[in-house]
Amino acid sequence: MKYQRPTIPRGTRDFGPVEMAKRNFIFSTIKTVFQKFGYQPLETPGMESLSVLMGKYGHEGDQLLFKILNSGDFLKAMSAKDLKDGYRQILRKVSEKGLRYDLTVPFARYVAMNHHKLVFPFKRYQIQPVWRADRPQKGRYREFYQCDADVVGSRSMINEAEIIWMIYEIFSNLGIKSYTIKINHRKILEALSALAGGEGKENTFYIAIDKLEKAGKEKVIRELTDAGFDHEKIDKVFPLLEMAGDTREKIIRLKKLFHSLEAGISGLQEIEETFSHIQDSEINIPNLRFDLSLARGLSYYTGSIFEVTMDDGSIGSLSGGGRYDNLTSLYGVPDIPGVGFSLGVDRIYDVMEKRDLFPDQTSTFTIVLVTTLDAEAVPYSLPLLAKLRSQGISAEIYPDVVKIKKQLNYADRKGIPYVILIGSQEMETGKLTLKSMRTGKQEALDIGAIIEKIKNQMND
RNA sequence: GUGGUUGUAGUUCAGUUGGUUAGAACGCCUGAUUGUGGUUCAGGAGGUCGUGGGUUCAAAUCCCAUCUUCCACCCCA
Repeated sequence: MKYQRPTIPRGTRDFGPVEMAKRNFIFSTIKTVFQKFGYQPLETPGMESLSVLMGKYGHEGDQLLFKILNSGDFLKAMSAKDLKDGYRQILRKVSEKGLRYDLTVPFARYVAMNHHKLVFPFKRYQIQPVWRADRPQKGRYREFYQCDADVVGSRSMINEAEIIWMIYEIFSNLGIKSYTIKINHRKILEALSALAGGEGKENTFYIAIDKLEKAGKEKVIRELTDAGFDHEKIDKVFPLLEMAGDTREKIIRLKKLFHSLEAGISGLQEIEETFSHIQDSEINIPNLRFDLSLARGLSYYTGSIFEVTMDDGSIGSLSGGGRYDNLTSLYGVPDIPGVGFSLGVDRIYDVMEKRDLFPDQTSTFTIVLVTTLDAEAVPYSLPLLAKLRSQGISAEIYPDVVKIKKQLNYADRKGIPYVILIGSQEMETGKLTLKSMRTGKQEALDIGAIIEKIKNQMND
């Protein structure tokens, strides 16, 4: 018989019980912090209309969108002429939906559709998978989870400060160390771009200097001069990007430089405000850095931008975000500014796994396995199961009548701490054999005493 | 999307210049112990050599395509 070897698409993964226990630890840690800061949950569909998604992530982003073929005869609107006009023309006729690329754009769509009934400032968190038609690598998947928290309807830098605060708290609670939270501002970069002679080419500037750390100075300068930036002016701007010193020194120096550049000044003011709110909060965030070379490629950011990276550079960014003032206006609802950030669970998982940061935990919830020595023991055992469960004790019975050896082996491998043995002796006396799988010790107790004993253990 | 790389039992890997029945370790199953797991001992099962085509008397081995893995670019969580 010929069969098909099962596979899953490249860049996707299954998560078994052991992995799920660890992933759930990350999810619940993040969720707890989001809720502590007053964010409310939201879920949106995995697929969106392509009209909602296209054009929000820049040219590169459109290519990385997974498109869904129309149902039924998807070719019916096509003509021979369309074929000649190229794939972009064809795409519009055969596909109207796509898988979401991130959680921010669907959120903006949701806000635009529901702004009349939302309470502003609206703070939402969202934990769902996103899809990108990228080439997979380590820490880079085609389906992965993002955990986003965003506020819309507020221009206050309190929001920026709270985002940094949440990032700090989440990473602390996960036990991750030696990472850096970088912050910068698109308006500062806009001013720097102007100083480099690139008015109207800000996006090129952002994308180019975002590579500074990885690709090096020469390549970035070449990319900029190729794009029409002035070589001499670039030489003046570059030392600024690499400027040393603490936040205050950087701000003072830039303020002098920006004296006539309005955008730059207002960007600096917002950075200053953000830092001062953090200071007033009296929390100490040692790994926060004002980094002028942070740019981020996504085209919708207009204000502050953040990113979290590991100091050893072992993996891309773990988190990223920023302020976007015009996203909902693309859907016809102007004047709803927003700011938010996204955590990459899959990369966080990889970092924690590599550094062995997961707390000890079993993927098994079962506390007691009821084993039966023969068929007669089965009907005797079922009411005992009910009693255990009614007391909140997770219990299961081995469903088949097989050798006790096999049943104990099952408990051992699944990491179940207690086993109750039921045989003719137990049924006669009502004293059940309770065995601890850890110590191997066993004792004869009635069901009431067993429940009490296990409950005491659970409370410890 | 561009360039490179990887694929052999469940897992990690051997497999000579193309040459008989493709091996090991661990894991798995069975038994030693018919009411006792994790140790030990004995035995056993398990392979479309990623897939499809080609060259050859003969292919895990050579060639082509494709899928997958990882890496670089691009971009990003």
